[in-house]
Amino acid sequence: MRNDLRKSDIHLDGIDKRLIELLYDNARTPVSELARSVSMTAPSVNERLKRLEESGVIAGYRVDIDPLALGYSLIAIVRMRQLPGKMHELEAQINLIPELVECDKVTGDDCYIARLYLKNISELDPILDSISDLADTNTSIVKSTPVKRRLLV
Amino acid sequence: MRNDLRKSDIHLDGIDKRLIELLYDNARTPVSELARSVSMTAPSVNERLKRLEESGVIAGYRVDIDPLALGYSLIAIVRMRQLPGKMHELEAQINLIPELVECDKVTGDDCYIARLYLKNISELDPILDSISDLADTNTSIVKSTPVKRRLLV
DNA sequence: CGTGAAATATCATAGCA
DNA sequence: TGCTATGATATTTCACG
Repeated sequence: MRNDLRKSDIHLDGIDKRLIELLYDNARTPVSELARSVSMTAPSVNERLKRLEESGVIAGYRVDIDPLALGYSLIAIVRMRQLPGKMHELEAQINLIPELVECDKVTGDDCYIARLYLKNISELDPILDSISDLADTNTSIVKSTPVKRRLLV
Repeated sequence: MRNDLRKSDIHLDGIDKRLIELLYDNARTPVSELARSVSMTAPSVNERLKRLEESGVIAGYRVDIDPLALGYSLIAIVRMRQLPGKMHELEAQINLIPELVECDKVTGDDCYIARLYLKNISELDPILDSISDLADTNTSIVKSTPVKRRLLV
């Protein structure tokens, strides 16, 4: 990470953006193939990737697992509002729920918004019970996903 | 995708899980290195990956971009409830908002829950205005993320 | 499902523009 | 920042258990 620049100063040119798009489509694309796609040599593309990694723009490369293929056929979005004095306990507890894959703490009436993957609707109640002494909850079930997580570049 | 199995029938053994963990940490890890980590040969690891890809468990490999490094310093979660007869128009409109990187349609009072990345809070109002004829909205700003998107395996 | 071995392709580095 | 050249690694295929 370069500390001599504010993060927001980082500028991507067209080639950087194209490389990122290609790597968003398939992060295991060989550098040599990326190089062909942008009409550059492999070493130069390699250097660009290193710079993007060191500047923090590229935070990593991750395998994308399909929860449905593993039998997680339900997504629940749970909004939580911690009970008085229970904030730390709640944050500790939600970290112990493996089905809970993401949680944001937000402004407004709902204090936390979490995303859970479930194999069966019957798994929901025991999970909510495990935090019922720590927070009031409001659960929605995802019916469809009109916009799937997409690239911001 | 194998169509002779229900998706939920797919079973991962310990080696599959370890490979997925390694690829979640770094999806560009060479097969040969994965092979060393699980004490197998490269061709067998290659075959396992092919099977995981063909069965749909591995949906892909994606570069992970840090929005903050690009100057997107704010995350907003917008809950929307479409106005009567405006559902299709709303879904079309949200697809046109580049800052909106994800949207789920859910059961309950809120019909849609979307995630937006913003460089500046002043960008929020024009975006909300662009859908104000289509939906009532309720916006929360993310203060922190107690659970960052994590692997479900 | 797994392996070893060999052909092919890719990566990483150094030196130069 | 980028290129070429090169030695070290990695990938992929195949015959086989």
